[in-house]
Amino acid sequence: MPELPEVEVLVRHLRPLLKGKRIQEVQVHRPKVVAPASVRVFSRTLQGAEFRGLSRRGKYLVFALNASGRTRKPLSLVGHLGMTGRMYLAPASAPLPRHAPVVLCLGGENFIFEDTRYFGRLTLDGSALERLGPEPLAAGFSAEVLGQGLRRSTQAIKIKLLDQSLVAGVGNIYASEALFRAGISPTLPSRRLTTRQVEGLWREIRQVLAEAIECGSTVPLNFAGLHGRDRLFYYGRAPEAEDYYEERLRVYGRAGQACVECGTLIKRMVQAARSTYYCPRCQRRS
DNA sequence: CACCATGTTCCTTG
DNA sequence: CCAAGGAACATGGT
Repeated sequence: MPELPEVEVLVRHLRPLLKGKRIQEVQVHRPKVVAPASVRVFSRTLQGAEFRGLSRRGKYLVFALNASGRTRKPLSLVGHLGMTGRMYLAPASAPLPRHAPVVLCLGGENFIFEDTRYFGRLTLDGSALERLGPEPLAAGFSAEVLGQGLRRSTQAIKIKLLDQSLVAGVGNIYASEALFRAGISPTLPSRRLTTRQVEGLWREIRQVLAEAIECGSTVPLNFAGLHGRDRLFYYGRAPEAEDYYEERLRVYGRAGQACVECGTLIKRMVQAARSTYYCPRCQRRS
């Protein structure tokens, strides 16, 4: 359930809760999720380790720990939520959810990695981080850097935005949202964007991500996903909505509804086997 | 049964 | 070597 903003909000939530806690027991219920380490190596490495910090890189969570033992050697634990992952603390007495690939027992409470589809990862292998492009909200990500990344690609811009080596953290939802806000057709070949379009896209990528983080930091969230409800991500209006939550997404999932800008019906198309939503009038090619 | 789903990686083809 | 397309991974909702 994560694109960059959701991971960022989760990281901010978990960081103070984990700091200083010690892993007393490691439970791996899905060995594949901790690969390439074996269950034995993974468990032995984390056993007795203490949480020191937590940061985010793209859609990845990076847990900093000190190993147990004399050296207190620093080690990194890298998490990815896949499509349906969540991470949260629960009382040790609470029953485990049906799909919990990894549980770290911290004494009175459990750190639970729940993931219905098991696409997520919690691993000692940080190699995936090396392939990531710039952080979109960091100073190193400029319109020029974005333009450089797009210049030689013939790939449709929407597909290119999902390439984590171009810019880290944009996923299927915010790719559609950023292109809509920038008024750019999702099918435009990346190298065909004008300088103005690149600048606009750069601005809107940052804007849409920053707004989502802001929204997620403001609204009350349910990280443990109580009642089977997904209230954590994309912060759409709550099902039992007080209209406290404004609908934030402007095109994603709105096929057949009126464009918020011009009233034209929003369309859905498929690119690289994923849905793209767009306004055919606001996002013309030409 | 059909189709859809917030992601990444691997394999094949050109 | 690269780009592009598709399948695989696995489960659940509608």
